[in-house]
Amino acid sequence: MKHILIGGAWPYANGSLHIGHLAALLPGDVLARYWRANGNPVFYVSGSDCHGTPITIRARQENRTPDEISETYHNEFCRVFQKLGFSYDLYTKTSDSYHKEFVQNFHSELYKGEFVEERTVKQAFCPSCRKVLTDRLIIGICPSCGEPTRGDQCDSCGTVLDTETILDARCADCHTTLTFGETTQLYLLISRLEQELRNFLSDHPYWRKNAASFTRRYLDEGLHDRAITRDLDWGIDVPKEGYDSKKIYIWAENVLGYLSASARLCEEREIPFREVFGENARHYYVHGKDNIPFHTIILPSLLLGHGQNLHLPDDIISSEYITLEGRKISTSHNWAVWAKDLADEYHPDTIRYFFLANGPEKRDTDFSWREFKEQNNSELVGAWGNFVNRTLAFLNRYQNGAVPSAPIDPALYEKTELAFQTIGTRIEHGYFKDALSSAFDLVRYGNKYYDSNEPWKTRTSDPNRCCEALANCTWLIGNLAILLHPFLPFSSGQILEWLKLDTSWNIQTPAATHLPPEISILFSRI
RNA sequence: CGCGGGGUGGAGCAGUCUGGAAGCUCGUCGGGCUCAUAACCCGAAGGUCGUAGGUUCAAAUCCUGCCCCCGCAACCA
Repeated sequence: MKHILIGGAWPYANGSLHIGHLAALLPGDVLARYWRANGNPVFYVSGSDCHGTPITIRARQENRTPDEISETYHNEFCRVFQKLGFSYDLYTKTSDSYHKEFVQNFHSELYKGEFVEERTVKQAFCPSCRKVLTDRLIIGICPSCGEPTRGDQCDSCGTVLDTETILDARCADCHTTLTFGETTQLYLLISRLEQELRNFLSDHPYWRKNAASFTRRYLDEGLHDRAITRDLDWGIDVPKEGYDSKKIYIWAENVLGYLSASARLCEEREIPFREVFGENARHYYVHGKDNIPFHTIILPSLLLGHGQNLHLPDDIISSEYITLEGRKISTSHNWAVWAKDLADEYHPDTIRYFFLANGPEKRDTDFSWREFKEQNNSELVGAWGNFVNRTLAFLNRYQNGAVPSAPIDPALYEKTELAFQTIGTRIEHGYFKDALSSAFDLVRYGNKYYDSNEPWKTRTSDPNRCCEALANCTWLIGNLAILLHPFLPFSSGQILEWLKLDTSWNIQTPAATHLPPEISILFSRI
């Protein structure tokens, strides 16, 4: 039985979650629930990303500490995830001491190998702001085309720039002319891993197109060695002499959260770490497309550089973006729908349904309130909720809530059996939209079955046939609840409870003999 | 020649990799049912798949040209 690691991207604790985060992260929860239902040991881990420059800047502006800022958002994230039913086995944070210690041990090992070296490089400094500037915070003149530009890549001609070569370098904030000093940092020699990374890419032909093509582009444009330490005072200490004033670069530690969180779970579960990060495991990473290089280049480089055959990523569930009413989401322009507002206002399954049925799997997808409401009302209320309600309410009203049992129609049985297979396969391979739509095909089939058997007529004319039809519908509802549980855990959980079924991924027969007298409606119109 | 994504009935999307009778949900129109949250079921109308060429027995799908839309400072999945 394979150990399944599902790594949800670590949201940056510098702002609230919005619908884009939800769309990118929800597939992770579907995977986790699905694999648990199959009996596999699941490690669904994530956490808040608490370090890095933006948080310190914000802290200074608001006269708070970075710790206060990140704690605030961390707590908000936890609430939202819980409300929406994210079933993390561990949701932690990078400022957690277990993570810090793990990262330092990992880095110590990493530094012993041949893929990290110390380099002294020029560093830009703004005498007015009294701070070190990264390339993006520099403006100047492009040496290649002579146009004004920022320091990382020329806005006009696209040339990738070096901090030292840019002409008339100034601070982007205050336009003061910069001075240059020297600094020593540790570099991860990614370029030395090119062949291994190329093999890694070609070993995974089933990745989503965006993951494969992004990664290939990075490889083809030439891999750049990257500094994994920074001159900062907020972050994880570098476990090396002479680096007292520096911290580990955020992207060289947050992705290690997948390991640190797994390690902690392993301690709790009393199993060796190797079970998760050795051969016999399958690793999913779930995030948005901007995170692709960090999961297909940086994380593998860290794992490879560390040695000891740590398990590399298998599946990259990299979402495209959500647009909002046709426009790009922008938190700074307040053009976003916040996850916490949605979660406060709507049924969690309504939210989950929308973003899973309309997930941006292959291209950007629009969120509009009109569609959001319409889908809730037609799919969840009209099709699925109604099928459940018309069946169970019928039983309660006319059969005293007795759950009927009868042989299952062979055609229906076969369809259901097939649904377990196809939906399972689709989830495993990251085709969540297809999976969900197969489930809803079966829901519609249920409504047709109900209609064509007309139990409201046979109730008096042919009670046996009536009972048989309702038994079939109830049976189907139970099995649909199992199939839908990874997607819609709240409503499915309710049904499973009523019918006394569990979540395990196979055809089951309701064990309940009687329904509870109060069958509540699963979804409301909005 | 900067890079990337997209253009499929009124709306939102799938299908394009691996050519082979245009599919799904919603909406519209007509009918049925009355168990059900004005929910459900059946039927119909509606598309020369951005455009012009090419390859092929066969193209939404492969090739070429062109047109249009959306991203690419920062926040940010």
